[in-house]
Amino acid sequence: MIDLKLLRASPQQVRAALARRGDASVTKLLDELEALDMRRRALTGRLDQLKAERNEAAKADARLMKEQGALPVEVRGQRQQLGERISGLEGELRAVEAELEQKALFVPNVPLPELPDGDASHNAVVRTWGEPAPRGGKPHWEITERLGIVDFARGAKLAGSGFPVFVGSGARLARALVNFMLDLHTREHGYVEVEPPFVVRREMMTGTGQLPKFEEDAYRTEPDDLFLIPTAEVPVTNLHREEIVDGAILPRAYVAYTPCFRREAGAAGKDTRGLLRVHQFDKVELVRFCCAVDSPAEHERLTGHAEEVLRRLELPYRVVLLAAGDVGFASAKTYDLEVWAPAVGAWLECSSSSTFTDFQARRAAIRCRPKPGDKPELVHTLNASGVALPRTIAALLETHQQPDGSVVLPAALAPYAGIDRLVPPGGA
RNA sequence: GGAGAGGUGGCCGAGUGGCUGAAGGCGGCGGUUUGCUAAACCGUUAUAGGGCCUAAAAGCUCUAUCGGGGGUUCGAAUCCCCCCCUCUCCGCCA
Repeated sequence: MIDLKLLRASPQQVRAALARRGDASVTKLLDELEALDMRRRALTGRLDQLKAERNEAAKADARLMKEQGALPVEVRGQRQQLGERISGLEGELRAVEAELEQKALFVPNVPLPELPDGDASHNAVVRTWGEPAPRGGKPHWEITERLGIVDFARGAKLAGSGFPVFVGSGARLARALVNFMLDLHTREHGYVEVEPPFVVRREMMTGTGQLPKFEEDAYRTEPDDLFLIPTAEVPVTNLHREEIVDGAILPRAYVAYTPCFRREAGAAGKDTRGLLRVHQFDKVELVRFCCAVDSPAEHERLTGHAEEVLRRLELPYRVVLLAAGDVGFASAKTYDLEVWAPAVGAWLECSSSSTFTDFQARRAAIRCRPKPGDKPELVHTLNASGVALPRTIAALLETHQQPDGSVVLPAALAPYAGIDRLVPPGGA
């Protein structure tokens, strides 16, 4: 959420920074916010005066009551009038505040200065790891079919397209990947593992920024108004909502495995072959909380933790810094991790590593007290997939496929899978 | 799902219409005492939004906040309504 004080103090800087997102409607929104903010302050000023009057009067009246047992009629009348003026103004103020709050929720985060200008075509490759295999080989949807490890047709029967069923060693592969990643992050990177609810209340989705703007992208349950989580980011970031956490526990790092549910409204038919875009997928998510000053370093550290997964899986990847016009609504800076899929012939986004600065913290009221006695300040939140399964599996199958139709599992994964090679039924 | 009991500051806990932002305790912070530690004693200790002041902070001041939101009243932590949550018992159930 936008910091209204900052907008008030330096409106031009805020406008310029947000303009880099290339969304003209944001500027208009800021105009409206500024006007509402002015009205709000005028109203609270007058209202506070009247309330001060009322409080004084109440004290005096209490004394009168004690002495005389009743309030003179004309005094009662005056007080009543005062009360009516107050509740009238309160109604006005409530309306202004509601509108202000509602509008503020639609303002995206301010991109950090180091992001490249422009749209997605200006995204910058920061580094590449490994030797991307030459294009070619069988695409993963053929490999999964030959190996009999993913059943797209029956998944579609159950829930519609985009709900693959992992079968046999496919299911085992998914489980192995999850366990491998959780162990890596808890044992070597210092994360605390959590298993959160897979559904959350509306406020949580608002806290991390999925709502109100992107409601159509989420699955929602009807009688309870609960949302199926699109990412573990939502429950895990909200773990500390409305808390003032002790600065001594920061930075705090959590890792969670969850399934993720996304309607992908508007994305139908685009890059949806095989495992490239699905409605339900498994993901191990990394979430970090830290003090404001530490977030740049924390972001690099976090990104490194996600990268380590791909290195151990021996999958060439690149790190892409998103341009100001392509960065997500809540994010101030994002690195995408893209893994190379030689048969698809594309770099597949399998992790998005972002710093949200205080954007989510303000929405979810997550603060910290750096040292005892300090004033509370908003924390910074960060998260990265570490990593999402389907596209990683696609890259893994395409990268490690063998001429005989089998797929060799990387050494780091084999112990988790209990096998070192996926073999078609009837042998390779 | 049914019945009941509750939700007060970092924590515990008092408070059932009036000077209560809230007794008391614990914890935290500062100090006195002390060879060191402990103990004792004194002081201090919420959050948010305005205004004044300031280069900024500090400071001063007003307002709001006793789960959340409405309402009654001259005046609400206290009374009424709605919602959320927790606990106990019953029912159902992996």
